[in-house]
Amino acid sequence: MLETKANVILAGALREFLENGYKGTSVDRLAKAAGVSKPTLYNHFKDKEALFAAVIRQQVRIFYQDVAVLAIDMPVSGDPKVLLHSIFSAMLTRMLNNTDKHQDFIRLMIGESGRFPHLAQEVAKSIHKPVIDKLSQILKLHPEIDCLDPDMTAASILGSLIYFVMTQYILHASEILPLERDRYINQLVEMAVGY
Amino acid sequence: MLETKANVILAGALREFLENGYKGTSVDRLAKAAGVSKPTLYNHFKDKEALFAAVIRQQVRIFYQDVAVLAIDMPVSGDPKVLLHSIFSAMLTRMLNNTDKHQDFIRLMIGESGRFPHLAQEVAKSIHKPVIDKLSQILKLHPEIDCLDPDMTAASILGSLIYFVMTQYILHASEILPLERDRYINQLVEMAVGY
DNA sequence: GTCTATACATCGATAGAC
DNA sequence: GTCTATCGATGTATAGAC
Repeated sequence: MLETKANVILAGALREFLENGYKGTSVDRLAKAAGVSKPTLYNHFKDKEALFAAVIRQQVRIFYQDVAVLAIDMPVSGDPKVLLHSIFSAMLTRMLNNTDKHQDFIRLMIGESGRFPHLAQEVAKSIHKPVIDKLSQILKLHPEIDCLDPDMTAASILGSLIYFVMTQYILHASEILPLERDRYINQLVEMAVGY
Repeated sequence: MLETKANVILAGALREFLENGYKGTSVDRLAKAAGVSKPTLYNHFKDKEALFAAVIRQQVRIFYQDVAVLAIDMPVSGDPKVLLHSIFSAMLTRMLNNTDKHQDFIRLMIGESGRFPHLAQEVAKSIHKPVIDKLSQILKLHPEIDCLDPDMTAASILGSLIYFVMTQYILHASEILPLERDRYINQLVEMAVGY
């Protein structure tokens, strides 16, 4: 990534928006976070909304590539239970990668999905859909997995994994609703494969 | 519900916060929405945060009672598949009840879970946990349902149902990720019961 | 292109009259 | 308890010098 001024602004804006949300982040803070003045910021981005959209779209691209890499590395053969376990585990690991602040991104995107419906749709299209499609494809590839409706199954599995992140990290409820990671994954595998 | 001034303020604040989020709602708007002046509002609530907390806690109480009623009305005997289908369907219907604006509530609560972690925990404790416990209890009551880990299963089922609402209504992705309600529920039932 | 300085609206919260 | 009026701070965005 080139250290252009636009990229410096984007990097600072990402941190600030993730931390304080759209309305909770002032343009002053955005300028300060990037180490530039406000007019400079407005010189690179039309307004606050445009900067926010650029930040989100950059993250969407990063996650999209992430998903693609994950899909390539995925094993496709072997015992279905072992296979699915490693896939679900890799997905969760990716979502819990703290340096990527994925949890804050989910919080931000859901929180702003009313104000920015189009951005929310881009997230669904470029992140959720590829994951679901890939998962569905894997389910179909394995006849031992007695799955009647792979598309719906894939979606509900992704939902379950996101819910794990949501309760444990986003809603800060790991003590109220303790979900042990490995038990959760194992259970999902059992449900998906059938008994 | 008594039409006290505090309740009028709460009702207006609920609408405004659901629509525009915490930072997106000004105290001026809150006062106008209730048809009172700002000093009157501050006479009933310490500050904006206190009013927000009161709004959320009121909704939590309402949803809590809702869950309790749902639990009472739940059938506990009969064919497991029919039973689970009716339970999942009732849960989704409740979450999609537009007059209750449950979708906006989810968006609001997740969006503000960083700023108000304690409120998020109250939601988890008073809404999610009872649902999961009840669901787990039902799974245990039916030995025909070959469920190795009812607690994890119940949580992941709730997660799947919430994900349905999230994609279709919160992220506005019903065209990008079309999930047909009955197919989704049927698939969840199949997964839960085993084949 | 980048800055200082600032315009102008709105923010949360309150004083003081009634 | 309720209002009008207003506080100081902060909001987004821009003019004009360099």
